[in-house]
Amino acid sequence: MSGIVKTGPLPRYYQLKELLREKVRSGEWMPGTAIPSERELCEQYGISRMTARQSITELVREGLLYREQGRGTFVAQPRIAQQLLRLTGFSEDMQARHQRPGAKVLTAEMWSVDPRTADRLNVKPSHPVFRVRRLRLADAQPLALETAVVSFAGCERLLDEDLAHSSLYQLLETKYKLPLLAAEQEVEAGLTQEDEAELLGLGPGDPVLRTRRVTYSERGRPVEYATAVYRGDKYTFYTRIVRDGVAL
Amino acid sequence: MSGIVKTGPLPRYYQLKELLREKVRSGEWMPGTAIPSERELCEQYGISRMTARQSITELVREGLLYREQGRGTFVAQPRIAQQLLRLTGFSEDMQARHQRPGAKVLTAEMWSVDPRTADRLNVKPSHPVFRVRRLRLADAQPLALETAVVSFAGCERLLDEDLAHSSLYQLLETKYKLPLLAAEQEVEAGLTQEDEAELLGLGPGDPVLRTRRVTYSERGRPVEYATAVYRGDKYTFYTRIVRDGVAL
DNA sequence: CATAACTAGTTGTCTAGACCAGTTCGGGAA
DNA sequence: TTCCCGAACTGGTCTAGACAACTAGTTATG
Repeated sequence: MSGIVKTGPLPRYYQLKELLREKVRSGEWMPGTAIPSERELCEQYGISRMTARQSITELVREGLLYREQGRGTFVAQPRIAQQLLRLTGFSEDMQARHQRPGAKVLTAEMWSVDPRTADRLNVKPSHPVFRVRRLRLADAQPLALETAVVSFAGCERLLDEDLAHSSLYQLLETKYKLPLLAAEQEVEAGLTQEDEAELLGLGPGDPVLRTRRVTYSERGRPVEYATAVYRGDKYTFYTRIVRDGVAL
Repeated sequence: MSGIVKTGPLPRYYQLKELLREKVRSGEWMPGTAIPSERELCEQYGISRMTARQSITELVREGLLYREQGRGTFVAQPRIAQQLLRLTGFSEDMQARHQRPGAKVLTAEMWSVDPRTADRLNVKPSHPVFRVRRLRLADAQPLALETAVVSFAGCERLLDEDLAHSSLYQLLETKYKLPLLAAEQEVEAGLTQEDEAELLGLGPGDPVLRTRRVTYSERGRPVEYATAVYRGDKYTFYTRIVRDGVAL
């Protein structure tokens, strides 16, 4: 019997949230079926209703559950796997696609930001930042060409990291204590440029997906600006959009 | 003096949320500056703190504000305009881009769904659904080729609508009382196919952005499956990703 | 002077209720 | 039988507090 502990570092709403998530993930609660009512969950786990509601509300926003006033809360039937919709870097994205991520570091250096990147990262022009350019592999095959620019106090320490075998996102979150909370991303279609084509194993005129992403940490601070060129024939971008800011 | 009314159809947290949104939009509160503390907002508007928190929490999720424990709540500096990140149809998207939306209806009919679409819309194969194929215009120039399949009880009434001048999304929400709450979207890069090229004013081998979207209404019910082909040289897709489901 | 302790203010979590609004279903009335 | 109404449920909103965790500034102490 897994329960909720009232002491310890993890808040109760978070414990319940993960507990509910597991019930859905494991298949114990099938899509379309109702989960216990909020009042039942309160009683079962010994927490107050507002706390239980917080857990459910977050899972509804994630698309795992949906609510119907007067009827109950139900397990959703998402068409796209949850893992593909999370905020992750390349490595975690590949794992969600059941492919083996890899990287070949082309350059890694401290770099004076150009005006455009400076604007994205909210730093002064010519400010020194870390920049790494990598050929990204999926199951050892070239998939994308990625340039990541990272800016935070002490980012020069990234020069010593092994970025051929490490996930930049994981490094930033664990070793550098920079939780990555949100990102804004742009996606376009284009054709290969000459230099890209060769590295990606494509010919001239082949289609590519170009992405630009600003990733934010605490204090609303942008810490990474990443641009990438994906092989058009081997990559699909997935996203989930939730309605907000509209009248009832 | 705009205040909050305790009676009426709009909940208090929603009134405060829109009130705060307006303070930011109007520039009264500039990016990076602190907004009044939660307790100040409670007192000022005569509501309880949990209610004020709900307003702020939703705006934080939207990316308009960010919080720092022990310091306060601050106005964010998003790099992508809010309007471009909302869940909208083509018409509203074009307006957010300051372009004039238009449409030329190619076909509009009741249609027996194919297996793939049936799966996306969660209906039985060969179920009759409404399908409209439109050439979408931006400032009177071809921008995208869009096929929307809509499924709900009474969707055949859409045959009588003027979809050359109406927004399908707006029709569904207002006239048919189907709030569109969330969507899952796929985006890929590709090249024009012969039939597409001519309609879009492109040549063979030009890059296009292909999108597929399932839009959900209440009860977790998919109501629309839309596929679109955008001119690669004239369209950028924007999205915002929020981290969720990770430990503190 | 440097440091530690204190204080006041902030957000984060949580409680134990309350009432409203919508759904479902059964029992009684027409 | 059919229909309506009410009871019993559901989620939606809201309150008036409480304590914890964290930040920033001030004060007291070594």
